[in-house]
Amino acid sequence: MRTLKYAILGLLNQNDMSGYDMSEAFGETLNEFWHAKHSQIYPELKKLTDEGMVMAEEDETSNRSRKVYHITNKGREDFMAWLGKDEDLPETPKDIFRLRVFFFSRLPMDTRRKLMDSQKLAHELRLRHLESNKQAKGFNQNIPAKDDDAWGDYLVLMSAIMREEMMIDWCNRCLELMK
Amino acid sequence: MRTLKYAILGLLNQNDMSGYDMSEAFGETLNEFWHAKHSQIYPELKKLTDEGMVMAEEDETSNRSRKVYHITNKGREDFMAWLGKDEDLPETPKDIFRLRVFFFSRLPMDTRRKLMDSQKLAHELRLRHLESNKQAKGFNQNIPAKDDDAWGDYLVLMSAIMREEMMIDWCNRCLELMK
DNA sequence: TTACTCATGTAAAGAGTTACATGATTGC
DNA sequence: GCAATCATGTAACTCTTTACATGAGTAA
Repeated sequence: MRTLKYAILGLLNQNDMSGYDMSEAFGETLNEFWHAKHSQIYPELKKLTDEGMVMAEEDETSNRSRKVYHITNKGREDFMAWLGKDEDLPETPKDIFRLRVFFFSRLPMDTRRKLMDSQKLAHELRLRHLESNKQAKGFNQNIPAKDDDAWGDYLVLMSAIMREEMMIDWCNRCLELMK
Repeated sequence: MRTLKYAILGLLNQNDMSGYDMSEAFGETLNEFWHAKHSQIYPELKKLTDEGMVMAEEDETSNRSRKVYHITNKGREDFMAWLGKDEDLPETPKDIFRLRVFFFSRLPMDTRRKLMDSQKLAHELRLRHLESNKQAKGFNQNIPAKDDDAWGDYLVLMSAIMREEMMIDWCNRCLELMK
């Protein structure tokens, strides 16, 4: 499926950037739903260059040695074809914690509670982090325009917040049942 | 991390079963949060046998040639140590659709709407499927006892339902914003 | 000068999917 | 007889992570 390819092309379709910049993008906004290590990004950029999807040039403005990539017309066409394509839902993503919960009946009640409390706390921290991101991006004041690149960012951030709220809600219900 | 190992040990800790039975378990209840193809299960069972975690015997009661596995004491100890261990939250799982939404501003509005409608429908179908599972397992009538293996099944099914409801909710909010 | 960040790469191993391959049993 | 299901396995490939490796600039 080469999804990383499209994640990279999508970023380059918004702005020219280096492999390092992409690692950072995958560590910030996009992080909630996609990520990749630099050891995966650099080889993929090389491959995309060979395929004529992107082009690199040395960044002369920087005093560090960095390669800035930009998307080609071919790359843009390929990306846009992918972007508008309606795909089947993939299998639900794997979740180690919920796998653990599936086997919970074998644990003493206080251990179950401890694990569930810890899980809840972790999601609360994540939620707070997302809320502060939302604040920092000004999404609390105004929603981005529909043709602004930040619009997708907004929807995805909203989704991440809803997911964390749901997880906390579930933890609470489970803790209720453990009383 | 060898999570598949623990998924298998967990299943064998509940009941003796064959590799084929495990594929089926991964396709039913557990499917919402873990799954594996037979091509991954059989080699793992072989490895676990070599490690002394499980033991196989020919099923004489069946007129088909099947190997039934059971967990050893060593396997059970290893599984229980894993089960009670509090691990850090992993990175959020990748989600192709939300990656797509991140780049939505580049698509015409009717395409965005079409993709979002289709996504919503897919989650509605999944939710209905989960609700009928819940009904079939009798979880609407009574909640399993805390020491029953079905207890974990119940919590995990509840979580899957909440996830699908959240996704539908998010789709609705996005569609609202696209008006 | 030392630690940190920026910046780019490769190698090896592990996890997971798809395809290849076989054979017996059951129900129509 | 034929299709579907039961049942087990291997091979090749893709995707992802961890570890190895290097070097230059920046700030204390």
